Amino acid sequence: MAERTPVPGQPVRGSKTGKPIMALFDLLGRSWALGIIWQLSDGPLTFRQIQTACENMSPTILNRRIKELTASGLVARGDQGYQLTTQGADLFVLLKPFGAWSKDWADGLAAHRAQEER
Amino acid sequence: MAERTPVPGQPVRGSKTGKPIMALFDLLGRSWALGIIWQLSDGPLTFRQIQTACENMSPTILNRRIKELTASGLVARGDQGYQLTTQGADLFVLLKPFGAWSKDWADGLAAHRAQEER
DNA sequence: TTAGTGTGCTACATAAAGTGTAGCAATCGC
DNA sequence: GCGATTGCTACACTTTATGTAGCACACTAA
Repeated sequence: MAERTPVPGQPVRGSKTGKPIMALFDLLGRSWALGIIWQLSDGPLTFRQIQTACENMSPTILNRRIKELTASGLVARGDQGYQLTTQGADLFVLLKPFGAWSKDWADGLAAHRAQEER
Repeated sequence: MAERTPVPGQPVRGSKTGKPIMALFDLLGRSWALGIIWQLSDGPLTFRQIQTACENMSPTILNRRIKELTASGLVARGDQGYQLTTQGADLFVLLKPFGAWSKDWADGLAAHRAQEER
């Protein structure tokens, strides 16, 4: 299956339905996509800054993600580098709580693991 | 790089930081992970029901995702099949708004596209 | 008891996606 | 002009996902 930017209303990565939520999950479910959005929430970053912020992800894939996220209207290129669009920022609002949740999750898993070791 | 369930507090998929949010993004950023959680929010589903609900995703990868999500404490196996744990349900609460957002996003993209065609 | 169903898988060959290093052309400040 | 930085692209390689087939087990009705 050829890679393609997921577009709601059209079949996606093997999907025949093209349900918006599935198109979104396909887009966000690609490596670093969520990470890129997360990093850009603090303000514009250059190509290489994103790369550095995302554990030196490969430029190949960063380039691809940028194109996809741009085509999807979540990211745009500005003077200071790449930045979230209004829509991208909207999405980040939904994404933000994941930060706190992930910490609780981490704590919970650590506790669970500690208990198992007894 | 060998596949491994992302665990917060430990390096993840090439990451050296192990920040919880990045571990979470790694876990959710694998194919169908978000879709599986989404589908399970309506109640328990059997292995094959999940497969069907997720556009007949390959059993190979469904099995892997289930193991990962189980190890991460988001999914558990019950009498009626696989289901979200309390934590998984908590996560879904955060995920739920993405449904409405994705529809707006789809509409926006469609409008944008219609405009470009003039 | 046997034939049919559905279940949760696993095997395996193939295709797609991601990695990591190298490096190039363009732009910037000097 | 010179070096530094930028946004990339090429390419060989590894990892991840797909899709089909099928197996072992449990249940059910004949």
